[in-house]
Amino acid sequence: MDLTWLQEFNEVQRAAVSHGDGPLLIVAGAGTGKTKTLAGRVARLIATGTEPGRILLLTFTRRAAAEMLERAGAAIRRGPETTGRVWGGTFHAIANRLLRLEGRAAGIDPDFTVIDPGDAADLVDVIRHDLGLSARERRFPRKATCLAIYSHCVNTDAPLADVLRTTFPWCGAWEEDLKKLFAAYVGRKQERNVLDFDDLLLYWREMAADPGLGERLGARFDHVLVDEYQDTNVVQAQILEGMRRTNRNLTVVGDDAQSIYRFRGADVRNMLRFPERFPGAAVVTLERNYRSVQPVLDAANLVLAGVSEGFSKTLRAARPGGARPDLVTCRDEPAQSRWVAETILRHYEEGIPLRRMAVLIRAADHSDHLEIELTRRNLPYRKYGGLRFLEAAHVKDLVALLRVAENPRDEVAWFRVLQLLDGVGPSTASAAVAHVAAAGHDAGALRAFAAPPAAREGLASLAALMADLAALDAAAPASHVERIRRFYDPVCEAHYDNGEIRRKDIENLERIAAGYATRRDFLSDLILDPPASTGDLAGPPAKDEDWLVLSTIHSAKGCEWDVVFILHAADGCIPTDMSCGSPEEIDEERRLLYVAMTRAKDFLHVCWPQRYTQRGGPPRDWHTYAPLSRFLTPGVRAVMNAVTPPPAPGETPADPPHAGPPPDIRGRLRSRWA
DNA sequence: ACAGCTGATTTTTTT
DNA sequence: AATCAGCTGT
Repeated sequence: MDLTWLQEFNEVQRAAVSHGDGPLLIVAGAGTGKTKTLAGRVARLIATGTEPGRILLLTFTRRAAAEMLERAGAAIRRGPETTGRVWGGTFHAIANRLLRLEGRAAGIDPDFTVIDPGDAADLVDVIRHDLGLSARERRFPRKATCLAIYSHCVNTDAPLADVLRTTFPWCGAWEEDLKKLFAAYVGRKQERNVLDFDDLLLYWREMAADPGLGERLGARFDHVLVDEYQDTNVVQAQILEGMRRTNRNLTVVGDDAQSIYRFRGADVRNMLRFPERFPGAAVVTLERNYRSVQPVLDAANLVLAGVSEGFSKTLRAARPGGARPDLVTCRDEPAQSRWVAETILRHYEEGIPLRRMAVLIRAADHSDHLEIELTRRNLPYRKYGGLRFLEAAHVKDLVALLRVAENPRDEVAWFRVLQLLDGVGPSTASAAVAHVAAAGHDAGALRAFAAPPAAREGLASLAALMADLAALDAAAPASHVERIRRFYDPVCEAHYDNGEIRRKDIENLERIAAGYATRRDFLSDLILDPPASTGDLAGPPAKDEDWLVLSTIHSAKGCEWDVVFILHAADGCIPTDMSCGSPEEIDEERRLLYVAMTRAKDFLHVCWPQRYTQRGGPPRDWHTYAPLSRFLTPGVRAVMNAVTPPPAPGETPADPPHAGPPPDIRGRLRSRWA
């Protein structure tokens, strides 16, 4: 058998790639060729006779799965002819497939619908109303917060009281009501045969935990491989244990130093304790960094030096030379935006395309000011993370309209759609939903609904829309969207202020729909794999198109760029004020900065505005001063270049330095007590 | 009884 | 900017 392609790996990587049967933990530092190694292992398993269809590859995002399989694909093609395809995807996507195939054995109707967090929050809201959980002396948590609490409980397997105390202390007073709410929520989902994202994992876990069913599920696969293992939660670990109760072939890859999803229930201890949970596990540590120059790694290593727990490893750069990272002290946010834009242009003129540069931020709105500056200078960019396309109200409206057409039993969608109409509020909507349900979920029954006079006109136009959509039936999805737009454009105009931007989004949605054969495919893809950036909406880019990436640090995981800017490295942003409650939270913020820094290959610029104009709330004309991030200690700064941008033209220049020797003020203060 | 408006209140990060 | 509760006009 030809295994010469193994030469492309270094010795340690090759050990991981050629590891035989049994548990394997790959501790892979940032930039050490983790993806390549995992893809190589998949390729090698196939080359040595494992059927692709009996390999399960679990990743953190769909994008990661696709990239991994593409890379493995190159190697697979060099191997023998194979049949079947590797099972690749996120835990959630795989759960979706497995539950549809095997769920019946566990009493799960395989025709379930998956609802996204937005729908789930709406369902929670309906139940909250039904239970009358609102009018009290204090305000009840908002629907999204309720869902977040629920999600945290199930993902950490922790009692509600603990979660409230540690993570949502401001909701502590509502424990009893929340308990009732969650009980009703679970019941309602089961009645409707609807699964939320968490259910996908929970049902899978319960099946895997059952000796018989778990055995059966596990027997589908000869090898299970898991990427980003440091960001898995208890439920996911239990799933893996259940799936590997007899066959112990499990490979996990991760970097405890890059664990940044604790807030979502991820638990690094999964990784730290892997050797205990799977006795006899081989451990391989990748430390040779092929991404960054050593000066960048030096600074990153020093930032990380402050965390307590973890596998010890020291990143060593494979590439020689390199520039020290910059620590850029800006007087305020406009100065930061200006310096970043100018520096981007400088790198661009040196020959680095925009797409090889990225600006990383802690929270999505940290780039607001920069975005204005970039637009002003005509610098194209795409933004990843933050407000998702599907979360925008108008997009949800349109999706709800499509869903109602697709599945008239979808009551959450009906409820949303009906309330778009003039004269229809929660109670008329409820009545109409009940009416449609009583008529056997026939959308046509809307015409016969005895609506209050104020709502007649709206209901008639909705009924007309539904009839037209039913007539279109199997026509291209884009034509459905087009018909819906005729109904929705005026509604949108009336409901929201900035109709212009929203209409553009809807137009883009129609363009995306054009790529699908059926309405069903379009909808399910939209929910399982929504457009990641606002730019993705514009369709496939032209070949010569070039743009800069703006991304939250979380969304930047696994990526790399030649030039990386980190914005707002001020205490209060990194770490954010909201995560300073416990040492664990602060550790996670530290790792977040570490992740951001290690994305850089050649140039790293860490920026920090000293002065902030107050934002949020009523516009006021004052500002506050923020200190530098506590993670950028004097030790870290010692390996960075201090940069102070000159004032912009027209701005008051800094005062000229004082001439002559400084007076010994410190001495005088000391002598007071001498 | 209900819809729709007004004014106060928000905690980030995401599969 | 969006959400929520309470108020007001129909």
